[in-house]
Amino acid sequence: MPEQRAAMWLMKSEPEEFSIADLERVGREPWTGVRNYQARNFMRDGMALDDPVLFYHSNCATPGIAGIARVASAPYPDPTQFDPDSDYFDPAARADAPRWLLVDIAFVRRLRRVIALEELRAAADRLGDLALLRRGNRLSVLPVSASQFKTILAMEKHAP
DNA sequence: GCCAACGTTGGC
DNA sequence: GCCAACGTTGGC
Repeated sequence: MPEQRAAMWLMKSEPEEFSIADLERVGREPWTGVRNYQARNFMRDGMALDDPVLFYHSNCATPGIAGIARVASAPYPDPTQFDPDSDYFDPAARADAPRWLLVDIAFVRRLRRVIALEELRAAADRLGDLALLRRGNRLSVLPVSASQFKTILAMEKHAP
């Protein structure tokens, strides 16, 4: 039996660093700077071209889902790990054995309104075990099931 | 391999 | 700015 692939994702970004508006402006962005192995593994092993992504704004006044993106490349080495001038430089990374892989993310659309974390918590019974809502979770790349994705997008149409 | 110390994330 | 939660580091 083939292994089940998550197929849909949530990716966090601090809007002061890179917001959904920034993604809309550039159209496509290499998702540099992920330095957590579990998050890397999701990008390296789990993602496929065109997988849908919920674009989440973190560490801001109203944390929540702000837009939709999609996976726009196969995984490849994060170039910032080799750049001594980058905040994400990793002296242990070797060109012939890159430690950090990333994918490109492409803009799809903004949501009509931000679906706040608070609202997602309130809908926890309908969402089931959403990785984002697990206690103490800090992962910046998370799997989302198809039914969770659908439930979240349906929330967009209603007032919070 | 254990685990204390430390650094980071991210909501509040 | 606070601090809980968690991942990583490094001495032993």
